[in-house]
Amino acid sequence: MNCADKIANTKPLPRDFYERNTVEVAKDLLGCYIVHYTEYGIVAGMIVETEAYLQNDPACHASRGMTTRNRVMFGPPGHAYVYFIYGMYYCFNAVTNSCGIGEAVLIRALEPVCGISFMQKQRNKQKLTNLCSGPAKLVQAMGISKAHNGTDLTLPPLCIYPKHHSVNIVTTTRIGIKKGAELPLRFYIKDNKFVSKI
DNA sequence: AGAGCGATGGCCT
DNA sequence: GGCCATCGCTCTA
Repeated sequence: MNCADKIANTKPLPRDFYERNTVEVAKDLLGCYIVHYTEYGIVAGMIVETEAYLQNDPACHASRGMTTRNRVMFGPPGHAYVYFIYGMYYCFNAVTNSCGIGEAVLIRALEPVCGISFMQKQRNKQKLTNLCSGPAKLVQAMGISKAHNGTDLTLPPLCIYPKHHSVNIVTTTRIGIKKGAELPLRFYIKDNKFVSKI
């Protein structure tokens, strides 16, 4: 697909898309497009894997109340929550549910769609399935940084566009956590080769 | 293909 | 001081 043309025909997902049950948003984001308008040009990927983090969920950063780190999760829905992890990586979330409720959807993998040479340069990797197949990988590939923490996902330069096709969803437990590990809160597109892990 | 592990720093107890 | 929503390298098969 000529991604720039396709994306230009749609508007970003509106605020009320995000202001809903977080599990529903996590599932509905599969197949949607994250778009970053950079100096280089449009960089975009289709969301193929997500995880829901709920306020009453021990794995959720917001489960023990608001801190300077997680305050964006409690703010208005439809904003980016970007956090620093393991001393060298960032992960990207979309804030969901109403103001005052600390919930979000972690984006775990994308299928590269637009700006692939930019992604390859960012990642210093060539193989398409190794550009966005993990939460920290896709942040690096898309040129997302901590400066995007708290930005509005309904407006450029970083926003999410609706899906073009319906998708088949597989539900599993989440990856890389100890607390809340048994909860079925990970979702991915069935048979998509760009997911981080089956 | 899969297990083990080091890198690296902010946050929380 | 220990934990952590990760990644990539190395070692073993």
